[in-house]
Amino acid sequence: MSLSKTYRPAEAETTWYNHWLKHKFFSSSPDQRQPYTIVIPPPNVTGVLHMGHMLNNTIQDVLIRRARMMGFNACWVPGTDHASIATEAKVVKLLADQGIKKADLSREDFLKHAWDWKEKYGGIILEQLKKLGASCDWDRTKFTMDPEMSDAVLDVFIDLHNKGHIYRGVRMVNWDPQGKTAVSDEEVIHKESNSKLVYVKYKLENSEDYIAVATTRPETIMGDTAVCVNPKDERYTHLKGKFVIVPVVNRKVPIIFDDYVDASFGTGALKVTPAHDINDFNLGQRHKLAVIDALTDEGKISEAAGAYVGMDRFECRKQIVKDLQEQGLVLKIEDIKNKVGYSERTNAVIEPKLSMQWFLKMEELSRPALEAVTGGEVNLIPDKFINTYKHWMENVRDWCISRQLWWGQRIPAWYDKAGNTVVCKTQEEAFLKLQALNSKVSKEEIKQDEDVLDTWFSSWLWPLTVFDPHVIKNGWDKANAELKYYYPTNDLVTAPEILFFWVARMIIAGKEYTGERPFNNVYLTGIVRDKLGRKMSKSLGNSPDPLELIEKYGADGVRVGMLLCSPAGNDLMFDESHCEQGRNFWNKVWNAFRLIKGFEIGEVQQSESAKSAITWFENKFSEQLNIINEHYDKYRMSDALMATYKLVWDDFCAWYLEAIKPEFLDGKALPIDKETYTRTIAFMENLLKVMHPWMPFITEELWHQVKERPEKDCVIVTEWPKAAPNNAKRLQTIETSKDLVAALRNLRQQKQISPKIKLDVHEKLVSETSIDAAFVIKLANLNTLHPTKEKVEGAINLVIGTSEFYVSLTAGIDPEEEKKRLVKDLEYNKGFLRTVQSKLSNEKFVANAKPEVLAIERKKESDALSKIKSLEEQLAGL
RNA sequence: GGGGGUUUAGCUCAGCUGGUUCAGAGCAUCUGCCUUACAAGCAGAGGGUCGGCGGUUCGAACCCGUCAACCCCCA
Repeated sequence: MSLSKTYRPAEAETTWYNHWLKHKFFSSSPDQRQPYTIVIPPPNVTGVLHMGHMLNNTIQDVLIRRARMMGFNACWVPGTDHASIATEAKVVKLLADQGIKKADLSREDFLKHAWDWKEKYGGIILEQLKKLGASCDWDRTKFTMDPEMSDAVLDVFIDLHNKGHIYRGVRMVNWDPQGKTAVSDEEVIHKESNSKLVYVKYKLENSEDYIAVATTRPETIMGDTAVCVNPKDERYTHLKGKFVIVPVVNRKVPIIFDDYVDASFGTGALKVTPAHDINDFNLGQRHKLAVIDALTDEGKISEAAGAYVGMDRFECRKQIVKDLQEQGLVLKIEDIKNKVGYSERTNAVIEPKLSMQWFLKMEELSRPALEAVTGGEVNLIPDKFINTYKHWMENVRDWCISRQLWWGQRIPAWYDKAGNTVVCKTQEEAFLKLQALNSKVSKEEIKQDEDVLDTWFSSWLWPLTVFDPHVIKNGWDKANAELKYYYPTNDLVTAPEILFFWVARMIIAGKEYTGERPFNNVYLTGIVRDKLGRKMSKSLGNSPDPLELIEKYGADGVRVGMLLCSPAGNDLMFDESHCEQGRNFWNKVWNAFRLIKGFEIGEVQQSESAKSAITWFENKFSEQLNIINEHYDKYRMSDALMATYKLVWDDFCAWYLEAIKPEFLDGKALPIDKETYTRTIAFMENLLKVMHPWMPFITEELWHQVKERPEKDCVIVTEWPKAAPNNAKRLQTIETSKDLVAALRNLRQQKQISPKIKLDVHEKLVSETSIDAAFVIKLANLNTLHPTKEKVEGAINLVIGTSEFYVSLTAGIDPEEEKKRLVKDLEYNKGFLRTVQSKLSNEKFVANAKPEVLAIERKKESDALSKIKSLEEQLAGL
């Protein structure tokens, strides 16, 4: 079997991914094993893979692969989200490029285009996930608008409506004039902006006196129905019961008094425009003011405004100030900074707008979901998010669930001309229901609500409906076997920014429809940022293309690179150099394997150093495996990876392989004994297993290179290694030996002694040896390592821990240099002794410290004393 | 304005119950090596007032207070 000099990721990735698919290693169906389930956060169907997905899905894949190896029935359910706003925007743009306007299309025609688009491009992101190595059960792929999934969404709407949780009402919503839809509070991004604060004179009725009003939104003046001041503001108390004239439209409106107004802002007088500001709307409700909607859905001045009709809102803002200035009604204009809301999707300035929307009452529904998290039924990782979650859930507001779009689940509400509303799935049902309310209703006049439901109103059912779309209708008791088996799922991996949008709502839906939590643990990843701490985004152009990275560093390299620097719940400062490190890691593994494969097995005696290394490494492996398992259990992904990395690179490659490597004789490597070879292969196999979740491809490749195996014998489905109890003393002996080796290497460096020259070393033996001689001889390239009771004359003294060693050098020793070294060491130890002794002479310390701590301090003292004694003896002997 | 978080080496982060020679890891840097698996490597070294100040304690990176900077969420 020939092994190429370098690993070629692209080839291996294709080969093994197809191999895994062929043998259906990713697929899962209920059986007697315990399930381990993850549902993917469904990426937008319009999406292309970005760094956030990479991070997210790599973590999920690591978790699922390890669970699979640990013997769980691992099931990772993939799918996509219909993302109504994003997708509709995309389709509208695509049609516009073809010269087709959405307004010219019927709803049906538009949806046909949208579905065509989805069929054509909707699977791209899932294909990209395969490149990353994601081991999803692709046969289970779902889409939030699959007919059955959509049906469940309507079932929920109807059910919650019947239960009285859903109502329709006029509310102030965030209106996106470009998308022509209401967007949720969460989809509004507030950005600091430079604005102008315009001071406008509002004349008192029948008077030349005026009251000055400061506004950043002069274009809404036509919608003013009052001016409001603080009742405690003495500047205005004399105006009680008076009226002012609104400029431009010359409307007479009352001066009202309300605590809401901040007397210190602007002039202390506020123009009240109930249709265009949420606070003004609340004021209007309290003071029973008229509502004049001065803007159209497109963000233009409306007929109702009575002036500037049809003008764009921003143009009007400029124009009206100019006109008011000409009329002498502008006192001054200030530059100020304020927060302006922008639509997350279209980036248009959000307009607060009154409109008829559907709402879900949240207070009652969210209570069990709050308790699920505060009570520890659902764990948030890291748990610092519990506070954030709690704060949000305790102040939850009703959820506006209607959207003025076509792409999505159309609201199953039906209206007749008489103004009756019924909620049900079909027109036939609606007809029957409406007939009961209005005997004269005709089938033709019945109209379905034009709006669709918020996307989150479908994705909050995701963990339920991917297994059983009928559970809403049938009830939890009659849920199918799949849902009963896989639900609640184990881990959810997602971004903290959608903790409320999605995670909280899934818990709400889960609690409402099953009485159970949807998942046990929620692992919250950070946001992927660039080196400068900026969020990676398309518009900044600072995001690398994940597929290019995979091409450059291999999927394994990118996976390792992502996770090396990803603290749970904290943002991740991504830098390509991490992928380089990932690539270097697989390269190291490849070369280690090349070394092993290159060994020639012969009928030779097992070397002493190999014997030592083997017993040591089996202990080391167990010790580290325990640590790795612990990191996994606590979801410390980077730590688990780093422990694996060091086990492979440092312990296995740098120490173990160097210890067993046969010597060279006359430029030819000597053969290795069979026992050592077999044990080494076994170690390699165990390492491949623990590396597999991080680097699935190269480990599978090597798994099959290690020995001939049947096709189905793959590392992906092999058993996770079991830790044996480890021998702490054995580990300590090698640790001390490594320290001695390092000290000898350091000495070579200082004295310019080539690593090829063999040294002679003596260990000053008091009782038991503290090192493994064979191991040290091999790794430090010694001639001999003998015990001695006497001081060795003319040798350099090394102190490792509490043991002493003499290194005989053929080259002379410079006494001055030696003296310097010893004095430095002595000084350090004396200083150390002082701090220990000052502690021990402190009565309060001795009285209060725990006995173990005290014992440690006493040991430190005696060790330091003996070290100082030995150093002083050496100095005297020079 | 309200809530939450972060601040430890040049960079990215650990530090779990306050106590081990506890100030750590990886990367980067510097020095020496193309030593027959690997220069994508090997060997060695340097590098920090644990954001500032104050307090609690025999003892503080860790607990408390306060100030500062940055980030996130919600108004």
